[in-house]
Amino acid sequence: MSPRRDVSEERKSQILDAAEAVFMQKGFENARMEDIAQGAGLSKGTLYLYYNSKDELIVAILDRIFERDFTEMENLDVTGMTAVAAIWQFVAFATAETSAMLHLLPIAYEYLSLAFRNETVQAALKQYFNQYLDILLPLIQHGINTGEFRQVDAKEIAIAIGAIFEGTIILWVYDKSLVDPIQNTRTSLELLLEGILSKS
Amino acid sequence: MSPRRDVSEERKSQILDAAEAVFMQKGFENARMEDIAQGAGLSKGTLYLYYNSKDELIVAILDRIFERDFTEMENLDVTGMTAVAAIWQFVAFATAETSAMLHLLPIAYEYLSLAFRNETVQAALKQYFNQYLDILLPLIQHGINTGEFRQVDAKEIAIAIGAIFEGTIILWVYDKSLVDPIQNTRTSLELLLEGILSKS
Amino acid sequence: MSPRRDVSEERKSQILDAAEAVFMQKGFENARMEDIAQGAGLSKGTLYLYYNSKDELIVAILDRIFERDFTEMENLDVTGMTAVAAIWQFVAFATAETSAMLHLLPIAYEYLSLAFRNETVQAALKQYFNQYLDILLPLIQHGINTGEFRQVDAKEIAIAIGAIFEGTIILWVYDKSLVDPIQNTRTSLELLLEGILSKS
Amino acid sequence: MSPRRDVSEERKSQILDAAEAVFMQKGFENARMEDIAQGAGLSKGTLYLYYNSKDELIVAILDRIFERDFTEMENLDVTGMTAVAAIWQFVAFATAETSAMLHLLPIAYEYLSLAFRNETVQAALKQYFNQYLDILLPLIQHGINTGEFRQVDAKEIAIAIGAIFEGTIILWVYDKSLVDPIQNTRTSLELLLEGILSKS
DNA sequence: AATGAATGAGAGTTCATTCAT
DNA sequence: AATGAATGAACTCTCATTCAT
Repeated sequence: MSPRRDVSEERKSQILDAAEAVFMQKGFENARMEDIAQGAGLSKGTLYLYYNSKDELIVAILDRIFERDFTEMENLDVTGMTAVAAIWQFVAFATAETSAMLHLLPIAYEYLSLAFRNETVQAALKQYFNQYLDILLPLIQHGINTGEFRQVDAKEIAIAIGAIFEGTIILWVYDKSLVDPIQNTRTSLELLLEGILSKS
Repeated sequence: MSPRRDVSEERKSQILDAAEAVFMQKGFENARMEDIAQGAGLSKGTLYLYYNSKDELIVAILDRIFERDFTEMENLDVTGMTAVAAIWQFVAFATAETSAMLHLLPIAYEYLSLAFRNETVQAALKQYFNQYLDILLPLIQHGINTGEFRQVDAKEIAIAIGAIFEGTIILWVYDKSLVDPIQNTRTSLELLLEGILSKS
Repeated sequence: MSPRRDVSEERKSQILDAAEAVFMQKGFENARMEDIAQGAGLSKGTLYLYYNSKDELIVAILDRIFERDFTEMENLDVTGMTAVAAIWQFVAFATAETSAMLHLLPIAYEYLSLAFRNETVQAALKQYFNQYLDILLPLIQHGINTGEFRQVDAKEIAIAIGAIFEGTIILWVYDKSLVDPIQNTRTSLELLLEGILSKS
Repeated sequence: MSPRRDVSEERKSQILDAAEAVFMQKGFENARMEDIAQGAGLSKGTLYLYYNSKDELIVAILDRIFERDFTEMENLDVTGMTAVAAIWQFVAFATAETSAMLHLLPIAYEYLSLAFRNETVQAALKQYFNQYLDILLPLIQHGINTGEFRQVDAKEIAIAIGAIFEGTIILWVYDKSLVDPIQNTRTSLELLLEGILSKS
């Protein structure tokens, strides 16, 4: 009797994939468990073997999105670069990653909205942001220490950079014809970095 | 015989106020018409005398938010200022206004999410952004023309500024303890403007 | 001060006209008091000054339909005719009248359906039928007495004639392309009368 | 492991039975889905697993009524009879069947009313009538061909017979104390056939 | 006499969740 | 592990009726 392979993880990921797709198309509330089940090629009842409620599914999706981000971000190696180069390296990486996530935007904004009334979501977003800071802050601080940058507050710079990332995407949602998320993010960051560099 | 006073506008605003409050607390989908009616001190049936559906109510709220913005923005007078001063004037104004709107954020992000599947919302956001550009672009262009700013693309600057506004707020939602929307917006904009000024 | 003309009857008829039209188009249940009010050029509130409820309106319509029938039927003068001629005279009259009422059929069948659970309607239909018999029976009896007809039961003939009237219309509703209510009623009655005549 | 039995057909008929009963008692519009569910011993939600709307239920009832009629009518065997005997055979059959359906009259008249504004219903009635003609017409034509009947138009006779069937029932609804649907139908048909027979 | 704003009970319908198989 | 029939609470929307003006 061969040991039965544990299909649990496979099923869960099947379900999350389907849920993600349906959530994106219809939003959390209008997504029906039936749709998700169908998308996953499972029955409604089976869904509940893996996730106890729709809310749990919503949270699981959130977790998975941020888990993906984190893992990839941590592999960044910037040793031996100038601060500016390191930041651009980070930017390149974050840009690539954000591009890949662009299709999840409807979900992302719904989470932002949810954060105001759901502490789990709030905590997840907080952790995400801190992870971001943990990676970016040392790079900036390094630049300040070496005199590459003016005497600025590293956290303020990190926030400015983060704001440009997030804000440019919003403007793109406002008007997709006037904003190019990648191009405009790059330009804005260039101007910002210009303002930080030591004037030699 | 006094003619009956037209209560239509009064009722509508009563209803929108209540709807705004309930939407903020529960989100669009979880808001019940009953709650809104009660909040407005009216009966459910009366709601439908003024708005034909929940969707219509959602759109009406959106319209009212942006209408408020526009009217106030247009009263801005910057004649005779330097470009930097004018921009700061604009920033001060936009900051004040945004602060006043901060309580509407849960709604705002839900609209952003909705925009991906609702053309009415999409159009409203687009118009909003263009109104923003219409006000800010001339100020920037003026700075470029007078040599106050480097030879940059005015639209790119406007987008950078807009991104910092919107993005800083998102970061604040991510972690309210690490970000101060007003302060960080100001600092980021300072750095940005620093990068634009002509180096004399 | 001239005595104000009593507009009561005028209003009532205005309302019944409108109600009839709306009932025909939508059926009793789907007809909205609002529609009727609008059709009558009055306000919903005014409707209730003249009829206390929708049900009352439904009954009033029924009454008016049958009142019309009766008044006109009673003016029939058949003195000095043969029984067959008199019956044809009656048929001609009833046919004309039915033709004029054809547009009320949707209402009529709804009344038939209502009759099973509403005694007022039941009573009205009964009275209508008896009025019909009161007019037709003497004509038939006269034919029997004079030997023009075979020794048949007058009531049974009257019922047969009535059935042909009502039934032909139903068949016409079943298939308007196969049945011509006036023509087929006439033919059927001819065959029937043929079966009643004394064979000389 | 016994395969789950398909209860679909069972449920549907359960539901239609209950719906028929409720429709008869209250009419289509006043029948509440809740009542039907209860009558079927099911929950309201379960109803919607089998019928997507109240309208669908109304149409399904109509279909079932006529389906019953058709199946039974087609089994009629009249080979080797005289036309008159065959027609009486048909009449006996139709009478029996109509008697069994008498309790559905409130529904039937509501359908007649509905037919004026609903094409599905219209089509069903048309088909029903044509089925009736398909069965009766040959019997009559046979009688004409063999000289048993006068040279009449078979369709006109069929319509006369049908009218007597339908019309007698209406008169019975008008006044149940004066009309006996079975007896009066029979008598009227006798008179009619009398008028058709060849005079030898 | 006339209005029409307001009501609120009630209807159809949906869908997350359960559970016997 | 998997199913899908069944549930019923909850929701949006309708409309006959009322009543202050």
